[in-house]
Amino acid sequence: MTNIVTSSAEYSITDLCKEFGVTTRTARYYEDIGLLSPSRRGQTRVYSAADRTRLRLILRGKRLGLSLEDSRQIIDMYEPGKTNIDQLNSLVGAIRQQREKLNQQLDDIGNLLKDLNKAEAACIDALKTNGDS
Amino acid sequence: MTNIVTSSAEYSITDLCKEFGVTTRTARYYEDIGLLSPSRRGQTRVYSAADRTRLRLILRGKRLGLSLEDSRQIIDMYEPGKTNIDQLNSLVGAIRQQREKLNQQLDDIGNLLKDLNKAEAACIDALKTNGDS
DNA sequence: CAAAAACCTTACGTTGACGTTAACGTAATA
DNA sequence: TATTACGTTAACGTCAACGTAAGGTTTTTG
Repeated sequence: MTNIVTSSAEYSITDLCKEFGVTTRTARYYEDIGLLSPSRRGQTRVYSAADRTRLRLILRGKRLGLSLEDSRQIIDMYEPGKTNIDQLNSLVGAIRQQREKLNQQLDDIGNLLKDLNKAEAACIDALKTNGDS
Repeated sequence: MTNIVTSSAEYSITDLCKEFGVTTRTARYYEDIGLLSPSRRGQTRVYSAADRTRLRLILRGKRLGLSLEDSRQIIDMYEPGKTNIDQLNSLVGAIRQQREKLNQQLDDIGNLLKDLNKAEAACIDALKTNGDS
């Protein structure tokens, strides 16, 4: 009962990379370090929808300032199976750590946005009062 | 009318660094690239409250995944004076860019938190159902 | 007063995350 | 058929952000 109809979307390396605005070097590098593992048709890489998702998650991580190793951890959380109880326990710990970090970030962003608002207001004010110099 | 009473707080390099959990190398590096410029008593660095604030802002930036150059830009926004009209205009642009980025981050964090919640729930579930293996 | 602690500069080393170049294979297209 | 487009591996280069000595002053402390 393999999937014949919904051939489930495949992507070439350049298509995938263009979609996300990264270079092929990047995709290959992520494969080198085991963050992606597309299948092959001959030598050529073939990316699945799952691969696409992983890339999306990696890039989201990057936007948040996570290292690739951080992202690897987080992404591995999504993977079911192959987890024994010890792994599950340490995973729950990792999840809580990440959550703390994210809450810190939320706080930071809030403060930074406030600062930006003030800075912008001061700017605009300066532009008005000072428009004739 | 110099400030005699509220001697306005001074910090040694180690004190300041301990407070923020960075090494002295870091503080000196930030000085090298012009992100900090503490005054000197002889050869020894003396950090003011303003220096402390700058460091705090730099580290906040780091938590948000900003590069030191990004932080420099943002911090320079706080500095009044030495801004001509052109600078003010481009500054407003920069502020809006940063704000967009931050909003993207907010979105990302929201999604990531959701994912973490799901992952944790799945974990805990697995631990319960599977506690006897 | 000697030793430890804290400060300094200079300079080379390291790590992560790719960029870039070389050298090559394959497939469509003018 | 030759050029263009896309794919591959391998390997060296680069840049930011520090780490890590090495070697020297000055201050503090037992």
